[in-house]
Amino acid sequence: MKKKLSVNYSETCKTRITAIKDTMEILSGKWKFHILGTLLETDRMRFMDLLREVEGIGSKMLSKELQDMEINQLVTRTVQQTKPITVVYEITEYGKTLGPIIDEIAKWGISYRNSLHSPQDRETA
Amino acid sequence: MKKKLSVNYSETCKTRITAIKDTMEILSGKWKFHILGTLLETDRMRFMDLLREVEGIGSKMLSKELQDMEINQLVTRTVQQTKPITVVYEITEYGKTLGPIIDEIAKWGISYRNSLHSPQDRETA
DNA sequence: GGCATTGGTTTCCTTTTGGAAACTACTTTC
DNA sequence: GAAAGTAGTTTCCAAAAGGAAACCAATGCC
Repeated sequence: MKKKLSVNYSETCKTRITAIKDTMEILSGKWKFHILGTLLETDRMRFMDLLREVEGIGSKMLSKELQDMEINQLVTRTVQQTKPITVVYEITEYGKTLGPIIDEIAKWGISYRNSLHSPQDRETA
Repeated sequence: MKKKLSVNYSETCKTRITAIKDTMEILSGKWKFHILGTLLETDRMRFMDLLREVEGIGSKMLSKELQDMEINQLVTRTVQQTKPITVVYEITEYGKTLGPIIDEIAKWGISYRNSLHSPQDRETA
């Protein structure tokens, strides 16, 4: 009997890998988690406020990332007929379903920072 | 009183945003989630098996991503003195702490797929 | 000897990503 | 009327990411 070249990989695994790919494609780029993290905290923000809040981003990137996320129904864009026109972005209910992911990522990042100070935490699990 | 230009953003939020940045920097690139997802299922795999299992990746990328993750103590590399030398990669205990993130991402991706078939799921939350 | 397999590295190239700065257009304020 | 704030778009460019293919050294198989 010939040795199998590919590891026996169950359907469940393939589905899981596809799911990971899907999610990461939607959340690709340097800024989406950052923007979403901000919007999850504040609910609604204007363009210029996001520009100031998301440290380091430029208007081109912010605009592009917001458009991407609007297409994927993660955020909504609403033009307000105020004196100088303002636009508010808010996270959708659907976007809020990303909350648990963002929470886990933030949680891990925090414990990562702590482990930098006491690296043995990382070695013992 | 002058209107504040920057939104009142708490220390907690900044810590959170920094944490998100940290995590995503470590997990940057097209393949890390994919590789980790695979290693989390199988525990240990040889280089060539990963090359076959992680669909689409080339040896250069796989090698680079594994090195990155080894530096960050997410995986270990062990050379086995077999006839043709073999190298096994396994996820560390520390790497396994990424499990919850990967799980949430996979979960979201799966429900995303489902919502493609019945989009009203996405509109009603 | 010749081919395959192991685990990579190296080179070359293309695509993608991202940033800075300028520009638009409209309105309000001084 | 000039300046500043609103929300972007456009252009131009640099850097990073990623892929294909060739190559390497060692060993086993027939």
